[in-house]
Amino acid sequence: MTATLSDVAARAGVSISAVSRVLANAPSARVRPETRERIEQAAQELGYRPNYAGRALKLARSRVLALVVPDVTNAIFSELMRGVEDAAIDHDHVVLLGRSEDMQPGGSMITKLVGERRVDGVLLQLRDEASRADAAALLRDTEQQGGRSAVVFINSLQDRRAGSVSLPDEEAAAVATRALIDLGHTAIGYLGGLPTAFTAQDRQDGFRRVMAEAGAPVRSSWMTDLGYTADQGRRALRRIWSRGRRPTAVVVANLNAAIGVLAEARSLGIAVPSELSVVALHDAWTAEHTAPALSTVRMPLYELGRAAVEQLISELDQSARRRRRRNLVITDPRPELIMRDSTAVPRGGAVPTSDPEGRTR
Amino acid sequence: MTATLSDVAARAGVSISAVSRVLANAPSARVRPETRERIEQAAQELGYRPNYAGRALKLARSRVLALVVPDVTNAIFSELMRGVEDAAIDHDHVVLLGRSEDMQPGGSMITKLVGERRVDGVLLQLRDEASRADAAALLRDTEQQGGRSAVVFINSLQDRRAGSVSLPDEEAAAVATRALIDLGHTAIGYLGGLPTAFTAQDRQDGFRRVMAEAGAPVRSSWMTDLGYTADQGRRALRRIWSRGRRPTAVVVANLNAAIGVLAEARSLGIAVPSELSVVALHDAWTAEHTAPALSTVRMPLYELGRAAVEQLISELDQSARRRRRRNLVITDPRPELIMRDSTAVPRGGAVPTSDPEGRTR
DNA sequence: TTGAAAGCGCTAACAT
DNA sequence: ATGTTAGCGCTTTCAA
Repeated sequence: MTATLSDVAARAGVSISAVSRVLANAPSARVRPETRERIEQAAQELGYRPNYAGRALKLARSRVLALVVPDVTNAIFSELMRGVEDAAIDHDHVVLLGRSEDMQPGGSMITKLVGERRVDGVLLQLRDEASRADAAALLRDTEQQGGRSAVVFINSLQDRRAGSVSLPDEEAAAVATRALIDLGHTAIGYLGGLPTAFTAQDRQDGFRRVMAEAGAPVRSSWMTDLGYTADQGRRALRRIWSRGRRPTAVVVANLNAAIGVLAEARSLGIAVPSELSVVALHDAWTAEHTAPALSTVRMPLYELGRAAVEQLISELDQSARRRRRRNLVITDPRPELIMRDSTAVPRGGAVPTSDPEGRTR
Repeated sequence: MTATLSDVAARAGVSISAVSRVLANAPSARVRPETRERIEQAAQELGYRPNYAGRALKLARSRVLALVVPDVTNAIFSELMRGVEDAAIDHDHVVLLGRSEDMQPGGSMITKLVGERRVDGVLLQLRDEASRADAAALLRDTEQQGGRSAVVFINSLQDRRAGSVSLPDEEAAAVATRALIDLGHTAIGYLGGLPTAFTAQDRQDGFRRVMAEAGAPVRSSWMTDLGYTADQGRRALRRIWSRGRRPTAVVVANLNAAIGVLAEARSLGIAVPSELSVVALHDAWTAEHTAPALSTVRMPLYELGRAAVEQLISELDQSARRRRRRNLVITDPRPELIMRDSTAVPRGGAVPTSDPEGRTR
């Protein structure tokens, strides 16, 4: 049987409040060293472990966070989750994983979790198909909890009613595009996310900015907004390949979509990279084993996860009134270009346009 | 603010125990329909939600399960997790996700979770590198909790001190091997899991059985046991390719390893499937986008997840003494062959050896 | 420096 | 058919 505070108290010959104070290591615990000793000894011998149900009931804090993402098994999230878990552990919290699909109309799983006080707050990455209205509804629901809970959006909404953490999407897309430009490409396509995706606009902006800076034309027939999945990537490539002039390179706004692009290129008989270079946003182990291995831009997902937790817990620690809801963009470390084998100089030959010192590094 | 039982009671003009009984829908709740009506109405109006900390404290049951797997973002686990979540929800439980790496020596995360009663039980898939000793230590730790918690092993240990659920590994490997045989291959290699992996032996047995049945020779120079990751798959192919005679096909005991095999085949200049056919165990979306698309054997992961939860909760519902710890193998649905483009008749031409009615379907 | 006691929200045994 | 009450394990005021 698990020992309780009163077991420890009995064994140490003190009151349970003394034990509680000592073990909580409260600064207010002015205890005789000797007593502290006895208590710690007893706790040790009994293998005392605090019971979190008791604690949660008393403190009205479960020390559980929910992490809700569109697709748990997306390799891209690996780092995110590690960041979240590590930060949660640092703060003696624990994390519950959910799928955003379960966030359906009406009795959303999240509302339930929060309403039953099973979790103190939620880290939420909305599905790309989610509407602002969904988000608003959720926000309203959780606000009803008397501000005792909070939600932090990950890579989704930026809104003053909630905290958020996001990736430097604009910059990452810029880095990818710049890499292609530096190789000598100017005929570059862009395969982006769904128009409803929260990251879609920024990434496209980054692409456009660098193209403009380089004086390269942006052709709308080389731009798609079909989505971040492999199948959507396939469709996107098929589409731009079917319309007249063709680009010598594409930046694909998502790694999984790029995996689809590579697969489709193969069935279309397009040689990568000699005929078409491809760079993807996001990196994961899968990128090393595609054919050819994908050049990518690595994003600070681990740090994003950590930051999300810090933000959430800090909100939770503030009273609902004076809560500081920050909208953070994680820029440390910066997006990093990882050159593999899916990129090369364009067929005509390299025409280095910009700085030879290589700011692509 | 969240309403409590006594808020509801006050509003309905009854005692809190009446409310508790009605809302718990206890069979013993012999209540006047009229009272029930009033109570339900009040609960409705107040938006009452049970507080799980209170419930957990009283019942000594958190209704939280931990799911601990080696790698959360492995696409293979997608279905497993869906199964686990769905079943958990059916039983009004919630699931916490952990990584087996955190199960390190000494203060394993699992022991902590269980000791603090944050979870009632754990679904555990051991890492392939985990030793029987690790498992035993963990078992001992959780048993100390006075048998109030339980662990169910997933695809790992089979032991009478704990329940377990497993995949039909032998059969799946047999199905994969049979597919190759039916195509006319007899020179077949086998790229397996680490010798310490709990599934390694069964899968290899399945391979050997079908080879024996077909009268095909098993050559040890075509067998490896390097592991289930992509990199390990690459190494495995390199190894068997470097030793004299070469097989015309391989069964790879894991999808991710097979992704590595394909990548390595490419850099070795081996044509798949014309020169080498490959079939992998396990299926996931990634298999559709490899080059060429991978032929696989799909396993009942969703059902495995569900079964694991059912087993765990059923153990939890029994008193520690008379607990039935079952070791289940999930065979419904059976392993299913999914033919894609990584398999073909061997170069020499097809020599259909066995039943033309096609038992590979 | 230490202890007594109240109370967080809930369930269930017992009383009415 | 419904109400009263004790108590799950914990933290924290208040008193000594």
